[in-house]
Amino acid sequence: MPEEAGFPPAKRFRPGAGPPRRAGSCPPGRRVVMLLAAGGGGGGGGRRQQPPLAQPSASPYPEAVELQRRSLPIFQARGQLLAQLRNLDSAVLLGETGSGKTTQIPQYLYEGGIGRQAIIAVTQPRRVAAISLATRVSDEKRTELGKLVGYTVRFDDVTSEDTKIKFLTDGMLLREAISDSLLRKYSCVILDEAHERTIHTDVLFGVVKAAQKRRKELGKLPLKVIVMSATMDVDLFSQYFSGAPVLYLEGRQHPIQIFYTKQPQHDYLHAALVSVFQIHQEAPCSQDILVFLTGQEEIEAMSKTCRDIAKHLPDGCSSMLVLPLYASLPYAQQLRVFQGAPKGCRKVIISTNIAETSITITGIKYVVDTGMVKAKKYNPDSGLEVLAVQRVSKTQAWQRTGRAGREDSGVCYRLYTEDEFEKFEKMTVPEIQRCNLTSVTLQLLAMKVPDVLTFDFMSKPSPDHIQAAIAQLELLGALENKDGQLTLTPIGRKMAAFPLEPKFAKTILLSPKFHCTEEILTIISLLSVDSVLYNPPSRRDEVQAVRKKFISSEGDHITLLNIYRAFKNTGRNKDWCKENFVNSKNMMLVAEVRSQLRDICFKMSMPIASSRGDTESVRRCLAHSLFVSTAELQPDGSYATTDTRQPVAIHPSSVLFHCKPACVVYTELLFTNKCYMRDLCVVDAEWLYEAAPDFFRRKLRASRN
DNA sequence: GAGCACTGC
Repeated sequence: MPEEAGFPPAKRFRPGAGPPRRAGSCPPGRRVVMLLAAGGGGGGGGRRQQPPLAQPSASPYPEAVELQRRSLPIFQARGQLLAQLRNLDSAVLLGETGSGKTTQIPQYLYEGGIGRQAIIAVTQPRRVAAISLATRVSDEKRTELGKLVGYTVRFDDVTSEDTKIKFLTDGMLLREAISDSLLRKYSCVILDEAHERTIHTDVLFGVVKAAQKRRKELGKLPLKVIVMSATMDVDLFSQYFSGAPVLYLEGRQHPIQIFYTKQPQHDYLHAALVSVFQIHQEAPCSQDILVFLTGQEEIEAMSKTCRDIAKHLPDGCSSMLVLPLYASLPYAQQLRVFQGAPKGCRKVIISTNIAETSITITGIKYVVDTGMVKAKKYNPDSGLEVLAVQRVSKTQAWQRTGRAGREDSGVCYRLYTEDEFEKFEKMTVPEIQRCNLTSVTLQLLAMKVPDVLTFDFMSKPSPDHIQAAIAQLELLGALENKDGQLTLTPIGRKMAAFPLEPKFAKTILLSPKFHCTEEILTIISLLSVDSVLYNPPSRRDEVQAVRKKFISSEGDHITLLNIYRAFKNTGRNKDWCKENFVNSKNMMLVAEVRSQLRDICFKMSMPIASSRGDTESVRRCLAHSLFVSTAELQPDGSYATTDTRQPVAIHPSSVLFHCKPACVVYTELLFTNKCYMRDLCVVDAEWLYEAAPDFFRRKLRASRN
């Protein structure tokens, strides 16, 4: 990169109006049923309404903890909040980051005697959040974690009979709903971070609404539902819960100055580079920069360019510590973003949207937002998932901007014009409308939802979309049609018990027939976590040499099986992982997943046999369960799927990349520049006909017509 | 011929 690129022309930005309608000011005209003034000098009246528990004289806590709780903006509104929440079945709570809503509301409810008859559940989209929030709240209550306050996430249940406030992942509550769709354990469910609209939260909206209604009809303990959101788009939540009131809480966000570009930027990477060095030249070096890009490759390239330019800066310029950040980066390298830069050195973090929600870095003064994101879209017609670089939504842009104002006032450079911004989508399309619904549909059927096609989703997926999922489940033998009513077959019910994609659950359930359950458990565990293979681009030759000894000409599944075996035989050694370019953290997770899946098999009294060295039975088992995902070699040397004749290619990460097997099953199709098959296994076409004669006969006829 | 945003059970 030429040096002149580092020194930008004079200001190319123009100031924006600032965050006009952030959750920082309640916009006029919004239907906020009740306004809770909090923080500042707002809340004089609230104090008289406080129940005695919150008064210092009655407080069992040391003064410091109590003072800290009292200093939160939300505290002033405590009395009003409790008075409201006591009488409401459902409420929507709009609270900015830093308002303290997530840690305080569950405590207020408990202290106020609301929901004490049973457990108060607080859901989170992420495990770490559930764990750290539970830890903090149990500290504030001066109780041992797992007693009054606990958490439940996959692999980790820190609760007891005494637990009254329980933090859990939204996926975990959804799983609980399969065995008890009325959520009888709970008196109150708080759905936090609802604005993120994860697929699990979206399904939970429907589940809690139905449970609330049904419990009322049955005259059981009422279920209180509180939806918490950090963005202004709460009308939808309110409407969905029959016009539930919106309670508004002010937070503690610092002002952020926003600059837009004057002209649209055709090369956002170059624009980002220029902005970084413009800031670097002008701002004190103690102020760190966070840049949002779209993916690993882009981030690594940009990091290198920044380092190269920073090396050749003129005297007097401070130095620069450039840190990439993305999910597949090894954990130790991710941690570096939390360490302070050496004196006289500026930290520049170049990140994917992982820094938007999942990872919060302190000390960020400047945010550079390219306005781009890599995200998945789903096409129900073709069943294809497309991973594409696209524009962010307005809410996403505000989320990024907010990362600049966490401790102090900040600045956000938006690498697009204000007009462009106005044309961004208002909200990110909820995940439930963007991904394959096979798992969700299976779960809803396991909860005995009367009709999945008319299930009360807050944002309905298209009927085609649900129909595609039903068709997939039918092929897997999970469904039967009883008098026009869809119900699960015994196999389907068993599939729902596994925390896996239905087709993977089916693979496990079929494995006893092929006497290879041990091997299949390993393979499915490996497929259901992030790749255990670490491929640093700079050491490609080394990686290839080391990996050679594991590679099987039978494909990726058998290769992965070989790697896991070697890992196990060395006693799960971390040094072995390092030498063999294996991600040890993911490998440990594989072992954990495997033992969970094995436990579920035990509970079903499944025989667990090993095929020992026989890999053919393993591949037969894969062929029998993954037959819908098959591709065949065409006369011209390309591949096409058996199902829809979609042209596909072998992904470069596959061990079969340079091979041309006649027939393969794959575990995933991904559309980037091309349509790629990932994780391939060489199979015999005959096995497939054996597995699903009807399916392939139909396909054959279809291709002849 | 050549590549993978982020979660979660």
